[in-house]
Amino acid sequence: MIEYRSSFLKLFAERGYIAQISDPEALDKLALEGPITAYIGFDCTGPSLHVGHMMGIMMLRRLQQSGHKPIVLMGGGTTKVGDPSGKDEARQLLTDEVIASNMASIKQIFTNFLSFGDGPTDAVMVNNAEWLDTLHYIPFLRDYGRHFSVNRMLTFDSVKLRLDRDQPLSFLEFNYMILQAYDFAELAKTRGVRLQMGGSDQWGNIVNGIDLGRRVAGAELYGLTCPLLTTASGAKMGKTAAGAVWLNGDMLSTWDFWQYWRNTEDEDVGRFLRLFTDLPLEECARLEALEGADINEAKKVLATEVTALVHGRDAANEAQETARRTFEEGALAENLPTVEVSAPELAEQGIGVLHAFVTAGLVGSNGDARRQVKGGGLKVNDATVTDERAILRTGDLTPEGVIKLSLGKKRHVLLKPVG
RNA sequence: GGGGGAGUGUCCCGAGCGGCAAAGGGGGCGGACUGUAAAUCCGCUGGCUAUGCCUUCGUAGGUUCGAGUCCUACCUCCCCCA
Repeated sequence: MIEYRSSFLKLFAERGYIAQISDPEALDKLALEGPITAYIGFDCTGPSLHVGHMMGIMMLRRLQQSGHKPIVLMGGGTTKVGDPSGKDEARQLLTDEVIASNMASIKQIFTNFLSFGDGPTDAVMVNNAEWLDTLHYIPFLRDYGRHFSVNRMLTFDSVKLRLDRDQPLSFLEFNYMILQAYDFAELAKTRGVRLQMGGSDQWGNIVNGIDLGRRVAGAELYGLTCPLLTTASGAKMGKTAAGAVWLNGDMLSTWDFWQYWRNTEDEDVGRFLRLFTDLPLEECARLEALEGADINEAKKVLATEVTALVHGRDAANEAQETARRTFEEGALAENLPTVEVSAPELAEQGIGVLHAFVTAGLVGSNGDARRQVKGGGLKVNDATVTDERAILRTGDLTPEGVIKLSLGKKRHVLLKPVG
């Protein structure tokens, strides 16, 4: 391992963000000379970023922390094309409206991680639709297309994967890497960007950009990728029963987000603390070293620190306190996710248990609920449901005026009568 | 342009003599064991106003008491020949 001299690369190396660097010595030297402007691109394929994107976001944060300038590149243009990397099949084309609305909803997240502004190390957000939408095909082919060798493009993993598997790769998607390379060259020219970062699956795309930048702009550009994030048991990060672990609060509650991190596997705790929190390395090491049940303390710290970054310190503390009351005291915590039900309905005809669990969103259908009852997975006010025809009535309200529904040991929702 | 093959339970992969709500995996969920972990074991994994009804096997028709299974056309993809 190389001994880095710049605080930037030192920090990245210590915390585990480095998988590959295009020219480590030169980049290290450049970082010592003054603020580097670096960027990461984010596609707008969904209405929120999820845990899988946090590596990228954190890299930009660390970059800024070590005195450099981060650029968040929104892929308003490239999302229209679709990145074939790591996908078996072509993604369905998204309409301009969907992309625009996704982008609007994604943007807010970054303000929690980066400080934006006009200063030399302030973060900036740009949208590649600005220059991609207005490209003229023939001039583009002549100026940039000539720098790309199809022979070489065919050797890139994103392309090879499809070809090897006899999966179709449309010409549209084939262009993605060219556009991403063009982004880099464009940003180098107009904004003095020197470095593109990304996940290790982006290495090929980044290298293309470096080459292109040298040819069309004569710029010496660099690339840095982070390891692909998986859990110790090999699962991809960010998937749970309910779907992706979204960063937007309206897509996933603070409580559920906190719970996601609280349930981290033992082997991942240290790594995640270094990657996803601002805690000093010594503290990360101390927490990581805890053994047996004690490591649960480390998981709580991890959960609260990450939640604080994404949702704010207050919300994180609240989630931790709610968890403490729910799991450690077995008490009813008022800040669990709450679903409102009609008070008159509850008082008069009552609400069937199955329906109640569906309403609470804990199960997908009555049939699903029925199965869970059979497996002993549903609880009302901590009592296992045994009769699927049971009716919830006003009498089932706890002194706090709610009914606590649980799926398994970990997922809880409060029903609150209103009206 | 000619010839051959494929598309299965809306998470994925994948069996499927004309009686099929459809084998088996993986993943996921629940239970047991634990520490709200991992590993392991067990159960579940179309919908409903439910001893029945409805919707599912690329799309649309047809044959049949009955079709994922047979026929026709179409769509998409792969392979071989030109």
